Amino acid sequence: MSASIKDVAAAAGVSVGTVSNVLNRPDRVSPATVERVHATIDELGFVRNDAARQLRAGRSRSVGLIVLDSANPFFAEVARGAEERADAEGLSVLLGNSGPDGARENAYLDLFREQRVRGVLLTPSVPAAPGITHAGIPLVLMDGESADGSVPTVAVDDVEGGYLATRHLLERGRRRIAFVGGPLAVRQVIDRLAGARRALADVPGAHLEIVEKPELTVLAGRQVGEEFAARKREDRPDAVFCANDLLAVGVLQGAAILGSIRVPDDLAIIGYDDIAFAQSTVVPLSSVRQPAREIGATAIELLLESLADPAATPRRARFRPELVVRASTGG
Amino acid sequence: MSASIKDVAAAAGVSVGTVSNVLNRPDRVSPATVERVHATIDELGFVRNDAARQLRAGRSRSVGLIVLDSANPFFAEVARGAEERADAEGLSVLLGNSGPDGARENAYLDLFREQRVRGVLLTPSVPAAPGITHAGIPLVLMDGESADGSVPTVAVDDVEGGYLATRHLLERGRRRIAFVGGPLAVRQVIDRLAGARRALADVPGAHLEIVEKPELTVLAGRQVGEEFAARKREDRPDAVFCANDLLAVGVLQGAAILGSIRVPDDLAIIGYDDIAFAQSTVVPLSSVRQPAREIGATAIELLLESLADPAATPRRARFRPELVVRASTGG
DNA sequence: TTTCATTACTGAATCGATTCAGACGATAGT
DNA sequence: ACTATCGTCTGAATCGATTCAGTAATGAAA
Repeated sequence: MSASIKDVAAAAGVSVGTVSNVLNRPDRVSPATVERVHATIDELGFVRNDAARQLRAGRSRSVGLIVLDSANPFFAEVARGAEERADAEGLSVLLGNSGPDGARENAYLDLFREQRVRGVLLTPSVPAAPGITHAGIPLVLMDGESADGSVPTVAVDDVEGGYLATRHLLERGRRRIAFVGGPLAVRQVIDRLAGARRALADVPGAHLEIVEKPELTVLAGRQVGEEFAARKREDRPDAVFCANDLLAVGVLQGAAILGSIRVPDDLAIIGYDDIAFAQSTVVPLSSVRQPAREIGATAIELLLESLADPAATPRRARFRPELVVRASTGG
Repeated sequence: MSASIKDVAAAAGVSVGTVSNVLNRPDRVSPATVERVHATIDELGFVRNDAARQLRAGRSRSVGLIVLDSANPFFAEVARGAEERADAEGLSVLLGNSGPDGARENAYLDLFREQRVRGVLLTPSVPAAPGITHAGIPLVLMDGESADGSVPTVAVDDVEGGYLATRHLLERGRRRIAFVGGPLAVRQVIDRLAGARRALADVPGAHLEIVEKPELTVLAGRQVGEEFAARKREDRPDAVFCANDLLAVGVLQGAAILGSIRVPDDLAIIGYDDIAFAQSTVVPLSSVRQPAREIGATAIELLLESLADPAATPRRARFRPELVVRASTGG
């Protein structure tokens, strides 16, 4: 098929070793030879075979990144941050979606292992089993506070985020709170709900309704919003905390646009992640901000550190979620 | 490092060939041996080295996808569609961002060539030089109508899309139209602008202002919106056509939310792509819809066809852009 | 008993780039 | 004139999985 280094060597009248040196350590080759080899490379349209390099090198030049849903702008930002940082190191990032319930997480881990990636940045979908997580490949978790100390972790405390969001709703005088979230087996959802519960516990007379959806998407949110709108007024919650902004945008669509419920008057809505679109929704959306880009970049950073010194105690980088109040909660 | 097939063979007391057969054609191996080999595989934690497989096979099991910006939900959907279709074929998709001006397009093409991907799905950022596009790797373009017939193409006519959007604004009685777009060297932007110009040509007395921004992002749009708001009333356009929805969302933020210009009364806004968020913005956004998921899936389809029969005449799949009218243009 | 299939397995060649010990001249030093 | 040193280049070994020609053993057919 395409030309190999052997073809180049033959055509240029040198040995394969010399061609390789031209490619990798041109200083060890005379300028004349360098030029001649480069000329024949262009002529033959030779392109290095990465598989062969990698086989010889024993490792690849890439890292894996597994997120729940790359169509979520939050994770797109995380990926962006990781790519930029990795690119600076000459590494490329392979992206995988573990899916709404994390079903494909192991499939991607296997794939990445076969690719001999340097490491994997993982948004664990189910609470990580302590210790097992190593799984023969350097891992960095982008997790809540749940992980033990055996793995480098970029932690954003989802429990606190859930607490902040819900306390905010309660402070606004709301008492019939609904939590809308994806599969209740997903760690992020569990933690954010736990935070909500903690906030509720402080306020007597407050009530929490849990609406579980199989996916954290705009569409799923819209269904919830419409369902709220279809209820009798006295059966509706007066505030919704959504496990992410996609859901919140959907609830807004279903409740306010299609169902003509007044937001925030009759229904306050708060989301999570503070994606770029949150501030330009029908009613600008309150949310809980996480520094997406920085999370991605930091995860690469931790991976590099842990590769450089695998024996060192795994570092844990912490970011605090931050409440962003906008009109959807009466800000 | 990690166990190789040779280690497994030694530990299981068989030859490497047999281990390979257990992995790839278990029917040629006696059940007892299959079981024994699998046992030692588990025991040693053996994982196939993809680089070696690929070197031997001469090709990889992946395809490349180069888009302008994977943080744009439109391209995220395209990628999703491609992944789903590729996954069904046992292929994985490597994603690359060519960046706002397509600067990294060639870097990713080189990378993908080195990886020996089966082919590349490309959203060309600059008008494709006819013929040159093959570049030693099977390509599928996700392009406008510009490409010649030498390459399989998933075409959505951006000129028509631009025409539809602008004609709609004109039909609503607007005459001072602004076009907000990214680098004027990017094909999509060029075509959508060309469509706008064509619509303008039909209407005497209509005027077009071109606002060029270096990026098609929400932030860039917001700057434009604020700039409009800062102008004297009579210097403002009465309608904006944005080259994508991110820009439109930004203009909406800058003009309506921050600048308190009334939309659509004083300023009609229409975007492009019809991303999921378009219908839940402050003022629901008119847009031009493209079937993102289907575009991605079809691109994979065309690639598979062209790989199966490279000699066949390259197919061109066509999708028509579709006007979606919402409140931002007075729908 | 001999012959022919069939089944189960072996082991070497192969893919293409990298690396390293060593060959070969040419120049400098003594 | 002889040895050292340096710059330049060669060629074989290597990475790990796959594949294929071929061996060995077993049973069936003649």
